[in-house]
Amino acid sequence: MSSNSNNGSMDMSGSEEDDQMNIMMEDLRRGPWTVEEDFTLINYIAHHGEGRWNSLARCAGLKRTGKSCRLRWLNYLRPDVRRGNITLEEQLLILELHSRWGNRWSKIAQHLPGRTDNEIKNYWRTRVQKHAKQLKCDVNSKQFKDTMRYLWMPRLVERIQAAATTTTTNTATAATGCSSSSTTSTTNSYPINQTNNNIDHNIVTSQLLLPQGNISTNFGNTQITPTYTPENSSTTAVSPGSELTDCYFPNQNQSFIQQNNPIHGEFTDTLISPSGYFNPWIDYQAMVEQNNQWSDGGNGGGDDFSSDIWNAEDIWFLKQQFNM
DNA sequence: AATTCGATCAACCGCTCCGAG
DNA sequence: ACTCGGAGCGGTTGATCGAAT
Repeated sequence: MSSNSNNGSMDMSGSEEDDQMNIMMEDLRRGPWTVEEDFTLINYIAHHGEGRWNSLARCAGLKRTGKSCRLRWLNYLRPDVRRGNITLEEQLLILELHSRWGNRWSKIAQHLPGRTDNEIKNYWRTRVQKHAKQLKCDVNSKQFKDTMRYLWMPRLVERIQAAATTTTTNTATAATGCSSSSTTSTTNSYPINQTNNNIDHNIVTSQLLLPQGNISTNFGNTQITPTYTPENSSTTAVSPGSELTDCYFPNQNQSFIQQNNPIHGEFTDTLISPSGYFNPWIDYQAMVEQNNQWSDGGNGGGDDFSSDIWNAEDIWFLKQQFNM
């Protein structure tokens, strides 16, 4: 695959010009950026500013395409780029915004200050899409979206609230009953900043989960940003064993079902789909079906993911809550 | 200890949009 | 109205690293 295959329409006639172009193409560097290149780019932008990336690349003496320079700057070198863990609040926001806008990563990224579209896209693909795949349903299917909106998101809110009320370090796990055994993090099990968390969790809950889904831009711009500190932006990424895996219906955590059931729950409104298409019975059937598949499937009793979520106890709770 | 496997993320690619000429 | 180049976006790839075997 040619690195410049999109130049097919370029009208370059004559072997001399072709040779010149070939030389230019050969000169272009690709792959990971070196420290020197980073320094050159930072230095140049500091003096001349952003924009006109192609000429910038040339003038700076970088043997890179303008595109490559732009990407490196926006996704990595930009001083306000925020690296490290994606917090629970950010995850919640991503889920909410994606449910509204779909794969409009840059638009979603605008509501997560310091986060890049690339980072959000990667998060979505590695975490969310992975689970859709494991659930054997399309990530764009109603079923999956409903699961996200009416199960995962309330669950995230619960965890955010739990984290907010738990001021001692590293106790979110105990508070929510979620296992952190699968986490690979060497620091806290949860990326949320527990000691310096000034997010208004009531705002998060009430604004994000209203059926109308009115999201305050303040949430994105103001509520999240101040929570960022170097401490919570450690090198560890989002724990793979968190958020979307072991906490849909965590074992021992009956309160989740109770809180979220359409009759008793505080998320009553959120569980009744605005469009009315969220049918607990249908989902229950799907869950049972999936559970059966996983239990006796070719994976030798189901994978970790499925067994975490839909064990017999969970099914029983669902049955109870939905009067089946 | 060596190998395999899966997760993550930086970087690239192709496409579309938009504004200038 | 049309062309062209720059910019941006979403999808995809591949290198790397840690966990599991």
